[in-house]
Amino acid sequence: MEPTTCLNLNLDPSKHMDDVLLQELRRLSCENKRLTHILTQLCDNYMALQNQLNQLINNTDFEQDPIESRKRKLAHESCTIKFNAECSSITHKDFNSSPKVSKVLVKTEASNNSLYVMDGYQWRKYGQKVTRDNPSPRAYFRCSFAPTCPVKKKVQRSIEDPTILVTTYEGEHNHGRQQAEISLVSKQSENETPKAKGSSPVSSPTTTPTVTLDLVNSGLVENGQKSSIQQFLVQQMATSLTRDPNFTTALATAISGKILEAKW
DNA sequence: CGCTTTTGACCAGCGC
DNA sequence: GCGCTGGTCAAAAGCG
Repeated sequence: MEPTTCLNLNLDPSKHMDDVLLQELRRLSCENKRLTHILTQLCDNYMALQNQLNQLINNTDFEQDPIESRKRKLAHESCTIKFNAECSSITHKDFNSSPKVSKVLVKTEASNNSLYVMDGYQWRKYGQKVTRDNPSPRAYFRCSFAPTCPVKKKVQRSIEDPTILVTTYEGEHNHGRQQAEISLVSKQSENETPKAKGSSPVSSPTTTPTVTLDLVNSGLVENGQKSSIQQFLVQQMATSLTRDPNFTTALATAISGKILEAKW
């Protein structure tokens, strides 16, 4: 029986597939351009707001304690510089900055006040400190394979948004991951820290990963960390797509179409 | 008992 | 030289 849904029966199947792939490529390219444009606009808007805030702070500084205002101004300026660097790394994909230090922002649930970030590697905490510019403590971690593996990381909540964990990685892993599953943030609270003795930082399989956005090194990070993040992003994309009913429907249609096509 | 986390002490770098 | 700050050490405590 002649299928009515297929219009290109007489065409070379491989050529047809090439056309489809080309169209898809063009569509994705357009989508990419659109998203880049949106991101640029967001950065511009942020900068405009930042300038307004600058003006407000400058105006109020005259009425305040000069030392305190200077401190705030310095902190504010460093924040601005940091964000600018982040924006530029997003929009310009600067892969050349600081080869071994990378920064990853991890969004957590508001109720989750843990400083444990699940990134597929095993870490050992060796210190915690409250820093001057941020009331939330900063946790210091070393790779469990130290001293063989020299990688360290610092985790601290963002001062602007406490639901965001700022993770700074130093160095590169010289070994593979310990866990195949990458989950982002443990569900443990600050008080219920990971269990000792061979405890793995991996959260339970039922744990739903919190959406994570790496705003910093879109370049993103170097080597080991870069591949970690890339792997994670791929997983995130896969998860998002599989949760999308439209995508699953389209996928089912495409697969069934291919099966029928193979039968003919 | 062995491994990990916690946390106060210590150290080094920096600015004044 | 002194004080501040960030980073690290190491003893104590917790846990299985």
